[in-house]
Amino acid sequence: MIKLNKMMKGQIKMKKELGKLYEPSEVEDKIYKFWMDNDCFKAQVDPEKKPYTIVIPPPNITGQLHMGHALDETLQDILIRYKRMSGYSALWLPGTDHAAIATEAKIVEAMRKEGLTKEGIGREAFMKRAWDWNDKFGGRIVEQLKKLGSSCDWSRQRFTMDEGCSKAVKEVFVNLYEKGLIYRGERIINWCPKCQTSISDAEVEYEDQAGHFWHLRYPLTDGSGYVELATTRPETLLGDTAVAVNPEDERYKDLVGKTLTLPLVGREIPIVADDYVAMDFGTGVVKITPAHDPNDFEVGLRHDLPIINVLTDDAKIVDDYADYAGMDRYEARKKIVEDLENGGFLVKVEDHDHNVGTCYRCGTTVEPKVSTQWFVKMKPLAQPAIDAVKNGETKFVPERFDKIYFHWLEGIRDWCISRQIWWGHQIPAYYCDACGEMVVSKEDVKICPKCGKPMRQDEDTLDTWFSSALWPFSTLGWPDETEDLKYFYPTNTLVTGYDIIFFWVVRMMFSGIEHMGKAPFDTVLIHGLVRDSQGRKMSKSLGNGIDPLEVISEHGADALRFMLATGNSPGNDMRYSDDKVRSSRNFANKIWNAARFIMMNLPDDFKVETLPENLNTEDKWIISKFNTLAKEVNENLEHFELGIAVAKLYDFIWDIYCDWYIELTKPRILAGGETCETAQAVLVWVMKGMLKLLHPFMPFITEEIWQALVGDGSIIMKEVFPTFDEKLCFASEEADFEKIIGAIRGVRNTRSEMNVPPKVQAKLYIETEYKDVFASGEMFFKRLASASEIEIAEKFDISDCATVVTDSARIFIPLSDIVDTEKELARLEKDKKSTQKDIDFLSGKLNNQGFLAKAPEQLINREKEKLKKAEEKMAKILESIKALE
RNA sequence: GGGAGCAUAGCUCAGCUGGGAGAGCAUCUGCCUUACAAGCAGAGGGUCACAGGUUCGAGCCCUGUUGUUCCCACCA
Repeated sequence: MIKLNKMMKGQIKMKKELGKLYEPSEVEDKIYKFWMDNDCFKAQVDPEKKPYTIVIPPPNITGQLHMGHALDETLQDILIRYKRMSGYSALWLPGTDHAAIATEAKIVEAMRKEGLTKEGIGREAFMKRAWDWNDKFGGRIVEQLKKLGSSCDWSRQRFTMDEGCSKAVKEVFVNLYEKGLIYRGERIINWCPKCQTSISDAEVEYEDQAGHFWHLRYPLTDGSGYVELATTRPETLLGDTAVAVNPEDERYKDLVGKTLTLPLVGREIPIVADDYVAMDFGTGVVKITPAHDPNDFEVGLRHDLPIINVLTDDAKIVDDYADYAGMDRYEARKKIVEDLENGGFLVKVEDHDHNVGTCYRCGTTVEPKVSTQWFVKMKPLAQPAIDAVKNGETKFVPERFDKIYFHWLEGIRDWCISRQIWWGHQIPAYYCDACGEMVVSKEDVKICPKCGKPMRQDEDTLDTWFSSALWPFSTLGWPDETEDLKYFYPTNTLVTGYDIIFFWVVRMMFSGIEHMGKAPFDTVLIHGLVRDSQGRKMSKSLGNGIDPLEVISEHGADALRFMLATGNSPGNDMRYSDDKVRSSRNFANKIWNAARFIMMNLPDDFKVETLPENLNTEDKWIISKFNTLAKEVNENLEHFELGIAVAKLYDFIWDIYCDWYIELTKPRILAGGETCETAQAVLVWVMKGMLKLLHPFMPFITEEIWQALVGDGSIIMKEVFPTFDEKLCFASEEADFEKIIGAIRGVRNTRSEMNVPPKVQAKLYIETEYKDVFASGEMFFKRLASASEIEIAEKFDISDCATVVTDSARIFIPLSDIVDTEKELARLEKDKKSTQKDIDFLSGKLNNQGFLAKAPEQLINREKEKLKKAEEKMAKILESIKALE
C-alpha cells in the first residue's frame, strides 16, 4: 500500500528486491567465485605501482582451521585489501607447511591401525604415503581459508616441500655449510622418546611438575665413609661417571680426587671439583651423568669423563643393566629407588617441584641425549638480525615485542636442525662408508669422489622451521632471480601470533638478512590468542574450541571477521563470545537494510558519479563527517590500529548514517522533486564510500550490496579506497547542523522524561539567535521531534511550558495538560546543577595562571568558548526557572 | 631468579603523541515511526586496582605495592 503510494508519486520503482535479512550463506561462496573468476586476487609485477606484500604464515597440512588462524587471516586480509584498494600492487602469498613431525606422526598412526610400521614398509613407500596424504588432506585447510574470504593470490600458492622450496633449502644448507655456519657434531640434544627424534631448544616447553628429591649416599671406595647427594632422577644413576663438588667447598676439599663406588652398579667413579656446583643448594654434591643431563655433559667435557648412555631411543633402560633392562624410565626409577633403599643407600625423600622439559608437539617429557646431529651456528647470524630491529629496518607492532626478540637472540644457542624422521627435506650430505668421506652438495652424490665407492645420503631430515625460515624469499622464486623476487622482496607486513616469534620470526629474520641481504619485512604485526568466553586458551583437551567454520555457516564470514577485528589491539589476547559475533551479525544486517532502504527509493536507472551542486546543510554535514571518517580510517590502518578503525566505521554507519541521515532524508524522499533527488544522490554517494571503507573488514556483504546497488559491472574490491578530500570539508555547515541535532535530542529527551508518546505532537517555540539554521530544520523537528509546527524567534514570552535548553537555543514545548510544574522545576534544577558544574570547572581552569601561561593557546580559546556557551545556557535556564516560580 | 602484559560501567573490552571517561552486551522506560524488533527513542550505571611523585592539568608519564596472566632461565 505504501509502496504503491510512493510509486504513484512517480518516485519509486524498486531497483532490486533484497530480502529483509542478510543471508551470508547464500552470498559468500558465490561472491568468492565471482572474485576468482575476475582474477581479483592476482598480483601483477607492475613498475607503475608500489608493491605491498604479505606472506601467509603457512598453515600445517595436518591442520584444521581454528580461531587462531581466523584471526591471523582476517588481519592479513584487511591489510591486503586496504592496500590493494589504495593503489598498491598487493600480493598476499599463500601456501602450506609440511609440518614434519606432526604429519609424520599422523601417518605413522594411520599405519599402525593397518598393522604397519615405518621400518616395515621402508622409506620410499612411506614417502609415497605421505605425499598421497598431502594430496588428499593438504588442500583442506586452503579451502577453509577461502571460506573466510581470504584474498590470497592462489596462482602463486606454495608448499614448503615443493620443488622450488626444496631447491632453496638445499641452496641454503650448502651455502651455510660452506661458510662454516652449519656443522655436524656430537652434542647433547633434546630427544623426544615418543616422536623418536631430536628437537630444537625452541621446541621444548618447560612445565612445573611435582617430583621428589632423593637423598642418596655413595660409599667411598676406600671404605672411609659416604658422600651424600640429592637427585630428582635416580634412574640416571646407572650412567653416573663422577660426582662433583665446588672447588671452594671446605666440607669436601679433602675428598676431591678420591673415588666412590656407584651403588647398584659397582663402578668406580671419581669425585671432581667444578664451579658449576652450588655450595648452598642441596648437599653441595652433584652426581654427574654426562649422557643424560646438559649440565653434566658440560662438566663431563671439562673433566674428560666417559659418557655412558643408559636409555634407548624410546626411553627404556639399555640391555647392559640386567636388573632394569627394557624397563621404562619411570618404572626403572621406582625399582632403582627400591633397590637403593634395600641396599641402605637411600637417606631420605623430599617433595620437590621442578621444571621438566616436554615436547611441544606431543607433550612427552624430553630426554637429553648425546648424539651426532647437524647444527646451525647461531652467533654470527643472530647479530645482524638484532641490528635490523635496533636500526629500525624492521619494527614490531606493538614495540614491546622487540625486547622478547632481543632477549632470545642474545642468549641463543646453536640450532639443532636434524630430525630422525622421514617426512621432510632430507639432509643433502653424503657419506662414504668405505673411506669415511663426507660431501655436502646440492646435487645427488652417488659415487665417492675420493675412493669411487658408493655414497649414501644422510638419513635425517631438516627441522620444519628450516624451510619455513626461507618462506619470504623461497616462495618468490629464490635462489633464481625472478621478477617476483625483485619486485615483491622484501615483503612488508608479517602478521603472526606472539607464540611463534622464536620459531619463525627470528629465523626468517636472520635467513632473509643472510641470503637476501635485507630483512624480510618492514613490520611484524603481532596479535594475541583468541581465548574462550571465560578467558581460557582454546584446546582440544578442554574441548572448548570454537570452530570458525561453524560460526561462518551460522552467522557469516563477515560477522566473524568483524568480531575478530573489533576490540582487538595488537599483541593482546581477546575472548571469543557468541554475543560478540551476534552483535557483528546485527551490524551486517543493519547495513544490509540501509542498502535496502536506499534501493527501495531509487529509480531504476539511478547513477551517482559525483555529488550534486545544491546540497542541503544536512547533506554537507554527513559528507563532511564522512570525509573525517575516511581520513581517520586511513590513519588508523596505516598505524595498524584495526580495532579503532572498525569501531569508527561501526559508529558512523550505525549512528550517523542510519540513525540520523537516513531518517533525515525520509521527509525529503516523501516530498519528491529536487530535494529528493539530491538526498538520493547523497545517500548513494555516502553509502558507496562507506561500503568501500568497510570492504576490507566485511568483504562479502559489501561486494554483494555494491553489485546490487551500483550494478555497472564494477567490483568493489577493485575500487579506490576513500581518502580525505579538502573539498569535502564543510565545517560551518557541520556545526550548524549539530545545533539542530542537539535541539532534537533535547526535545526527545524531555518528552521521554515526561512520558509523552511520540504520537502526541506539540508545537515547538524555538528561541535562538540562529534563526536561519533552525528554520531550515523545520521538517526534521516535525519528523524526529514530534513537532506539529515550529515557530522561531529571538525571544519568546511563554509560560506553562516544558523547556529545553541547549547551548544554541531555548525550546518551549507547550504541553500544558501534561506539564507538571514541580517536575519541570526539578528538571531545570538538574540542568542548572550540571551547567553550573561546567561553569565552575571551566572558569576554574581559566582562572588558573599556570594554565593560562602554559597551555596551548588553541586549547585556551576552546575552553573560553565553552565557558561562554555554558554561561549563555545558564542564563536561559535561570530565566526559565524564574518564569515557573 | 629475570622480563613482559593486564587491572577502566554488572560482563567483554576500546581509549592513538597527557587537555572535562567511551562502545557492545546486560538492566530500566517508552515505541510494531512506511530499511531493519537482529530494530527505534530515551535513562541509569565508573574514587579508571592501591599509595606516592612529575605537571597548570594524569586513565595515560615516573616510583613503589597488591592481584592476575604469560614468556624466559641448567641450581642437581
